[in-house]
Amino acid sequence: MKKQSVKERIVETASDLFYNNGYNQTGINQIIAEASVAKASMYQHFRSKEDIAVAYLKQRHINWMGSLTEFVSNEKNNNEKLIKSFDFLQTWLSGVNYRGCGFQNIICDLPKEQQKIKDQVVLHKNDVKKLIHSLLEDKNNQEELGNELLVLIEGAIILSQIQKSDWPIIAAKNAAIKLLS
Amino acid sequence: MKKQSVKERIVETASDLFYNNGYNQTGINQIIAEASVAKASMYQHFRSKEDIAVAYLKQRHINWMGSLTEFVSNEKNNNEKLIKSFDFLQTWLSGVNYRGCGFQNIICDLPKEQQKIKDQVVLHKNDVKKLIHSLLEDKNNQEELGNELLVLIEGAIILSQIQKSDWPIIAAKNAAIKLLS
Amino acid sequence: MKKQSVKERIVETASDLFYNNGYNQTGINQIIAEASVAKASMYQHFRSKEDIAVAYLKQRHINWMGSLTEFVSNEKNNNEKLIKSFDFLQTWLSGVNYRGCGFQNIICDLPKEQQKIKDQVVLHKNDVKKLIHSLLEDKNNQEELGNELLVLIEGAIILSQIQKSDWPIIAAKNAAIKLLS
Amino acid sequence: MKKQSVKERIVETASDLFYNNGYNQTGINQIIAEASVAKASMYQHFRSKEDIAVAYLKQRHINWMGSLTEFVSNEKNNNEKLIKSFDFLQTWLSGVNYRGCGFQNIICDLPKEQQKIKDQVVLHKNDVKKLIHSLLEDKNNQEELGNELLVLIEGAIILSQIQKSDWPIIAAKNAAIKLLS
DNA sequence: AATGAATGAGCGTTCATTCAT
DNA sequence: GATGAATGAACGCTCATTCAT
Repeated sequence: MKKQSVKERIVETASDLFYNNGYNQTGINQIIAEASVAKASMYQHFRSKEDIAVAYLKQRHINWMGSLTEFVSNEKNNNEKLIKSFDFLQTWLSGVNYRGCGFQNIICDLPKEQQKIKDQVVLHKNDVKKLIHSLLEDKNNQEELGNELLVLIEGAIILSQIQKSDWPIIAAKNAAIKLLS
Repeated sequence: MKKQSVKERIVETASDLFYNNGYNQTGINQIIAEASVAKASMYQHFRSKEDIAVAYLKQRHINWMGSLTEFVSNEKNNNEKLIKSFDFLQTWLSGVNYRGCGFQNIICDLPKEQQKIKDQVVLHKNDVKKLIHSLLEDKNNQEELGNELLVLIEGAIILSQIQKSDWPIIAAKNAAIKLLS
Repeated sequence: MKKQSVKERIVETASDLFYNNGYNQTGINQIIAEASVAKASMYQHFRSKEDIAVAYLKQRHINWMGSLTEFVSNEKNNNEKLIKSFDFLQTWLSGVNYRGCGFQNIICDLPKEQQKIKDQVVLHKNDVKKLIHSLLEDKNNQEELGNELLVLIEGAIILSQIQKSDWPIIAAKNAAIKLLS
Repeated sequence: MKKQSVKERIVETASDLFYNNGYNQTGINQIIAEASVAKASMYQHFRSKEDIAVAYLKQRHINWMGSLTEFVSNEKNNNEKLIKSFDFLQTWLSGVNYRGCGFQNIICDLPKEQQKIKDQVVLHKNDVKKLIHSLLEDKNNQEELGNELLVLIEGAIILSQIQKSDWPIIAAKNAAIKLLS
C-alpha cells in the first residue's frame, strides 16, 4: 500500500467523479473533500479545474489503451484482435453500467473556452484510430475499413449508454465481422 | 411574420442555447434575457429548467424526424432511403459545424435526478430505431441489420463531432452500403 | 352540502394553511391552488395576503370564542366555568398536536408593516380578557385575578406548543384552582 | 474594542435581525450586507440559514441565562430569587419594546423541515425549567410548583408582547407570590 | 509546500402583486 | 365576476478562483 502524493490523490478522486458523475456535475469542493486536500493545495498543483480534467484524460487515455491492448493480446492475428475489441467494449461498458466514454462525455457539454480538454479528446481518438488502422496494415482498403470500424466503436459506446444495454455493442461486432470478411 | 407567444419564444431561445452551447452552459438568466421574458413569467410556463429541456427535446424530435423523412422522401425504395439518410447526416451536421446530436449531448453530463430528460432521449432514439427498422421490413435479417445501421448513425454523429469533420459520416455511409448489399 | 362562495373557499383554505403551516410558510399560490380559485379572482375579494389573514383571524376569533363558551356552558357557576376553561385548552390543543394559538403564532414573525394583523390579534386577546374578567364579576380582586388567569392561559398555550405536551396546561389549571380558592 | 472575526460579525448581525425583525423577515442578503461579508464567506462558516439561527439561539441561550442568573444573584434566598425573576422579565422586556422571547418567536412560523431550530428552543426551555426547579429544591411540591411558575413566565412574555405592556408581567409576579407563599 | 478564509458572480427558484381581456 | 399571463424583486445557495499567512 504505497502512500499517494497529493497530486495523485486529486487526479484519482477527480477521475472517479468526472467519469461517473460528469464534469459539470463535479465541483472543486467535492473533489478536495473526497481527496482530503486543502483547496489552496489543489490550486498549487493545478491552475484550474480544466487542468485537472486534462490530467484525468491523460491518465484515462493511458489506462484505456493499455486495457484494450491487453484484452486482445492473446488473439493470434489482427483480424481476431479487431473483433475481440468489441468484446472488450462489452466487458468494459457492462462493468460500468454503460456509463460510456469519458472522452465523448466531456466534450458534449463544455464551456466554450476550454480548448485544452477538447485537444485531449482528439488526441485520444486519434490514437485509437492509429491502433485500429495498424491492425489493418495488410488490407488494401485499410483506410476505409478502419474508419468504418471506428464509427462502429463510437456508435456502440454512445448507443449502449443511451439504451443502457449491450445490444448496440453486439450489433457493432456483427457489423464488424461482416465488414472484415 | 407571426407574433410568437412567450412560451414559444422561451422554447426557441432555449433550444438554440441548449443545442449550441450545452445544457449546463446555459443558465436561466441567459434564456430569459435573450427571450426578453421576465423570470417569473418563464416559471409560469415551465416548472423548472428541466421542463424547458423536455419541451426543447420534444420539439427537436419532431423537427428532426420530419427533416430526415422529408430528406429521403424522393428516393424510390427503402434501400435508397436508408443510404440517403447518411447524406442527411452529412448535410445536417456540416451545417451546424458538427455540433452533434442534441439528444446525445444532453445525457452525457446531466444532474443525477433529471430523469425526464433521459426519458425524452430514449424516446427519440427508439423512434429513430422504429423508423430504420421499418425501412427494412422486407429483409429477413431486419432486426440485426437495423441495429447495425443504428450504431453506424450514432457513431457517425459523435465521431464527426469530435473530429469536426465529415469523414466519419462518409465511412458510416460506406459501411451501410456494404451491409445493405 | 351547501355550495361555498369563492370568498368562503379562500378563507377556509387559507385558515387551514395559515394555522397549521404558518403565515409565512403559506404562499398565495398554494392558497389559490388548494381553493381552486384563479389568482386574479382572489385579488378581487382580497386586496392583499394580509387581508386574507385578517379574514382568517376574524373567523377564527368567532369560532374559538364560541367553542370555549360552549365547552364551559354546562358548568353551574363562574368559578367552575373558569376552571373548565383549562380543560378546553387541553381538549383543543391535544387535538391539533399542540399547534398553539393562531393569534400568538402570527404576530411572532410578521412583516413590519402589517399592522392590521396585529390589530386583530389584540382585538381577540382583549375579548378573551373581557370574557375571563366577566366570569369574575363578583370577586373583589376581579382585575388582578383575571389578569393572572390570562397569563396562565397564554403560558399554557405557548409552552405546550414548545414542549408538545399537556403538562403546561395541567400546571396552569392547578395554579388557577389555587388562585381562585 | 477588539476586532471581530467574520463569524462573530455574522452571528451578531443575524441575532439582532432575527430577534428584532423575525427569522422569516430576515434574508441572507440583509445579513451579509449589514455584516459587510461576502455571501460565499458566510456560507464558509455556516452551511445554511438554519445553522446561523442555531448559532444565534445558542448564544442567546447563554446570554439570557447569564443575565437572569446575575439579575437575581443578590437575593438572599431562593424564594426571593424566584420572585425577582419576574422583575428581570420586566426590565428585560420593557427594554426591548416587548419584543418577546427569541425562542418562542422563532418556532411559531417555521419551515416544516428545520428541526435543528426546534431542538434549540426545547433545549433552552428545558434549561429554564431546570433552573426554576432547582430554586424550589426544598419544597415538597417542587415539581408542581415549578411547572406553574414556568407557565407564568412564558405567559408573561407572550402576553406582554401582544399587549405591548407590562401588566401581564406584573400579574405573573403577583400570581407567583401567591403560589409561593 | 501547505492552508483556511474570503470573494464576485451566478445558480435555479419563489414571492406577492398587477395587467389586459 | 372571473381569468391566465406577466412582472420586479428577492429568495437561499453554489460556483471556480484568489488571498494572506
